[in-house]
Amino acid sequence: MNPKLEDIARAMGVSTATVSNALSGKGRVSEALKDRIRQEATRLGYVPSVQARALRTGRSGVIGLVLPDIANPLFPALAQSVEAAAQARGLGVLIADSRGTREAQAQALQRLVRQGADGLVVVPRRGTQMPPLGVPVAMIDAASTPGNTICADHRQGGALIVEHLRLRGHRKILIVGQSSASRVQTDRVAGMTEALSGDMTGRVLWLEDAPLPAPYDLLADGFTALAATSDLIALPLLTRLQAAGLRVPRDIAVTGFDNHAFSALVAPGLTTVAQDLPAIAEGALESVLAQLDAHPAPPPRTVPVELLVRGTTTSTNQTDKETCP
Amino acid sequence: MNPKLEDIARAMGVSTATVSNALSGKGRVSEALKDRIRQEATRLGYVPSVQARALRTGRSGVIGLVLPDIANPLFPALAQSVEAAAQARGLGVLIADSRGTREAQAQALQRLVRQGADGLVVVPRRGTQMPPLGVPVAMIDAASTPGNTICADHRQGGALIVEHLRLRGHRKILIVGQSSASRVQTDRVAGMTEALSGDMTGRVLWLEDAPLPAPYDLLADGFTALAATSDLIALPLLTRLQAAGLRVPRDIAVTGFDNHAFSALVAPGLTTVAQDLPAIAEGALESVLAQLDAHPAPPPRTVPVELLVRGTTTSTNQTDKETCP
DNA sequence: CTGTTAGCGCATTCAC
DNA sequence: GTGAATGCGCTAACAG
Repeated sequence: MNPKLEDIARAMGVSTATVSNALSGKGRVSEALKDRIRQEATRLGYVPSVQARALRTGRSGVIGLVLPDIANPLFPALAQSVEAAAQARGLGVLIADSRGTREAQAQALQRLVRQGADGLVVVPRRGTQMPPLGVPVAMIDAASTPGNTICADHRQGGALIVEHLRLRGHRKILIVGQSSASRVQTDRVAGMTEALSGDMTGRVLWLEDAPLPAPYDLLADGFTALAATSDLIALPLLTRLQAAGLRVPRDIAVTGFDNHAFSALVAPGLTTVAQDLPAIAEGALESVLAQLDAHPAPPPRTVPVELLVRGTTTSTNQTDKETCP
Repeated sequence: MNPKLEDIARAMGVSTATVSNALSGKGRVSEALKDRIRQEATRLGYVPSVQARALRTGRSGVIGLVLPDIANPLFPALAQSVEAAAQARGLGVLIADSRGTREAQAQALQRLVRQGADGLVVVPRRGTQMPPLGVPVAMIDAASTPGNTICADHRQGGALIVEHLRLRGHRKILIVGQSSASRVQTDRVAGMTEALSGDMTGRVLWLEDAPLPAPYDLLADGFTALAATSDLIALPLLTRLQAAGLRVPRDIAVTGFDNHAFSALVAPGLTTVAQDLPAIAEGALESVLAQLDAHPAPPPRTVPVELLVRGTTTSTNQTDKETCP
């Protein structure tokens, strides 16, 4: 059995309360004694019992993280950032997968609070109405989502993409999204269309409504660039164009969104927009912690994004020369 | 405040112990009373305090999951399976990222046990020596890894790939791995080389040692197929070949490993080997739970894999016709 | 069959 | 500054 407060108290001839105070720095204990107690504690290899502490304080030191759709590599990446932020504060992260449906998500939320999470960070499914859970919650979605706590500046990202394409000489671009029911995607598309300058035209295509035209039809229609709302969409586009014998970006340029791990690996590298995941994770956690301390939740925030220019929009066909991968 | 055992005990004029027994089904309580107590419990919306239960029983109902390298989509996918398996047993999953180094991994392990994990599921970094942690551990790596608990049959996967390529008429293949220090990769490569029939030749290339030859040199050397030890390697190969103007699989075939989410999305679809992640997760969890019940750990196990044949090895160039994605 | 009792390990009153 | 006492909510012994 691990040593407990009582063991180290007895070993030093003081009371458990004093040891507790000394280790936590809370109560008033003389500096000298404090030091000696701390030494003895580390000497014995004392490790506080989180369970006892949780029972006593009502805080488990664990926050719950609810993610949708593990197939999108963005979410694991975000999870990593949340875990890092939590771990820097000595907190643990309980994960749950909102497998498929909003009901499953609701159950996942409940489960995490029942399992003792002090607060929740949620990447909500579309159309989520947050039920009252009794613990602080931070939502990471899109600026236009009601109740959103923090998110990347998806509009700005869209604008950066279009601006970049304009500078590269593109005047007619096809904006390709998956679903217009996604706030994130519509925000990105809005950013793109708003940024179209007078001499540019853009058409928006939602893949859930209509398939992508055949590669050569795109060229015939005068499109010189495909701007996808996600790398996960851009990758099939890119490979499909290449499989059809087109050269990217010589024949047509492609851009994505989110800078997934594979985006730097493909040839040519995918031009994309990177979210500042660490900042978003920090912000979400801060919001939860603030609410835990009975502070008001900080106002919703939007985090700047960064354009990453790679081969799918820059013409040098270096792809044949570079070593791989 | 939530109702506690005492509240429902008082409401029914019985003792807390009886309520506890009734709800857990442990002690001997008359069926009639049991039912009435359960009804009252749900009526009051009783939710047991995991913290109190954990303090009392020494079990937190949480297992820790340690993953390396979030950039590899396999690990999030595995995490999802572990979470599903845990959730089916009413357990929670605390995650930790063994960020980069083995020391970080060691700290992550410690942190999880300090945070109260009852047991650990670990996907170890290369060369990991498991320190004694005081809780049951299951390791998911490769059959050849000492101390491994359960894993996919990587050798079989390699064999399936080579056999498939042979049936498709390939006789000279280049096997491409990242690092020969990875047990998983060496097991896969071993499976491949062992499966080479008499009239086949295979060369092994580790990308950490030497770069991939230029695409046209591969053809000149007579290679008709590239067999990668991971989809994450196959994807750059595929796109690089395509960017160089080669047709896959007409000019050269490509295979991967692990069936990452993007592998079905690229064009042509990537032929690959899928691990049975749910089975692996179940097995790992079972091992931990068995050890928790003081049963001996079940013997190491290997889980069959499945070959997924897609466009990168099947010649019809349907990729121009199919809708996308 | 059911109730009483006694902690699990800690943090917090309140006396001294 | 320090210590003794109390209870967080639950379950495992044992006593009835």
